[in-house]
Amino acid sequence: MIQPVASRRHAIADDLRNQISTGRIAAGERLPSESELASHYKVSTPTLRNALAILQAEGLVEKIHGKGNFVRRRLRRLTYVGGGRLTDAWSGAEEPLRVTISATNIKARRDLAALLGVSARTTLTEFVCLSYEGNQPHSLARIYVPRDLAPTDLTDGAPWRERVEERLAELCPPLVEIRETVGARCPTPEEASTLRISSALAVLAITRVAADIAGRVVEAAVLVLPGDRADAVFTTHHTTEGKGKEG
Amino acid sequence: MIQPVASRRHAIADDLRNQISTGRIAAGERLPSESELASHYKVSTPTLRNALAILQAEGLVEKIHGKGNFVRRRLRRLTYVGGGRLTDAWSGAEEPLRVTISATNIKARRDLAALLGVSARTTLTEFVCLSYEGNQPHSLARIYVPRDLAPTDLTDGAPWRERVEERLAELCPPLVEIRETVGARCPTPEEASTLRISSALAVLAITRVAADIAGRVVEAAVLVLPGDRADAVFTTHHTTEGKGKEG
DNA sequence: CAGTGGTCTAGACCACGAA
DNA sequence: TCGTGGTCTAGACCACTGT
Repeated sequence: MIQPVASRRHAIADDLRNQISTGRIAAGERLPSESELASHYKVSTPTLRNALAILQAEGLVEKIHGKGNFVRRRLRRLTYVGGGRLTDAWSGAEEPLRVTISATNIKARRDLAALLGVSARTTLTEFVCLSYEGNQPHSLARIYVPRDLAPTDLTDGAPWRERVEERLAELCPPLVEIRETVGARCPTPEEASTLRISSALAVLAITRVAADIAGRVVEAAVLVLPGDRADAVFTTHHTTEGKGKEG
Repeated sequence: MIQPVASRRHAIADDLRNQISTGRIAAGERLPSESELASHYKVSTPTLRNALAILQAEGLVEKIHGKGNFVRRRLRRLTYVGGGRLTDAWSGAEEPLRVTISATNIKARRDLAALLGVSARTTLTEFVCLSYEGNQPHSLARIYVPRDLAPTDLTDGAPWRERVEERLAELCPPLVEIRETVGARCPTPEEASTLRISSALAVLAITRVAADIAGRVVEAAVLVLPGDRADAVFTTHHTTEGKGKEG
């Protein structure tokens, strides 16, 4: 046995979770106010808030200060496919998400310089890509490219355009190595507010470095995929002695 | 600006975090009791506990009921290398961690049956591998193998033995496909207590499915790697038109 | 302005661990 | 038993959102 009598907050969270998953409280709808819920469940406000915190960490509820607690609309679960060409790195999406992209030129910070194998303070073009499903931010990518490789028609802040990556890929020499480092962490405060997620929701952080045939790093990307709506899959094919790969 | 004046709990967490990272509070040491800390910082107990919760979620502090709060010994950061042969899937470790393994035969649950491509209720051998760095649990793996493929000398609960996977690999026909699905989530309560981590610390969950040359799934594994001490890296080599792979 | 969530207080009582 | 953390209360005050 795990809990002979679950704590109050878990009992309340379970009850609300049930009401949400059975549709008794519809997606997008506002929950009763915290004080109403507290008196309904006969608990104090902190206890009720703890219960809601559980649901927030699960990505089921979104709090908006001054407005209330809202049942999050179920976001499509995406699968990031690793190692593929950039153009098909996202699949499993019935239709592509809407993406906003902003591009700026920045000086490489130490960490970026190390990733790209350039000296610090080199000028890079940074693409910040925010994908949306409806009005809801879905996931976030920051892509860094040496300025001389960046497509110039994207560098001046075109607001939202589909599939930049496709265009980037056209311009790159053939890639020979893609290295993807995957970690799990909680979002930074900025990421949490950008993606409108609880800072307790785990995110998948993928750092992707792509090099061309000369070994030059042509792209580094930091992808932030909230764990409640994305997985990454990596497939390796070995034919007898370790070759053959399909993204 | 993000926070003009950080909340009390963040200020306290920052102060304690500083004391920990500068070594003013040594690794493994016990913090003053919560009531002492609360009076020291002139806050109430819940506020102080909120501050500690932040440090727990970062994996810096471990609470032990009835004993106190302890500064976690810094665990080695491991890199799981994807796609490789099973035998070298862990690398970056100076010396291998100590691993306890227990093996039991179970009936496949629906999810496992689907993973392994067998019918439900098929008998599987489950290996539960818990790796330790010193006395500290590091990470957790559950490996499922059809019973007829399981090495019999491991199925009767040999307590801890290094590198089961090596032995498993010897017995398997050549693998042609490894598919690794990576997600980020918070640990289940059981995982949190097994690994002695906060249930707010993000973990990397890797589901690995390996198939032999005939397409038979010979192994499914669920790895749980706490995000504060592990990454996974996947490297893909393309030679002109998409082949070549190295784990 | 009224209503909402955000933060904090000063306690109470329970459960666990070690002696 | 005692000291520890675990949970909860009842209420205060602040900050944000809408009218």
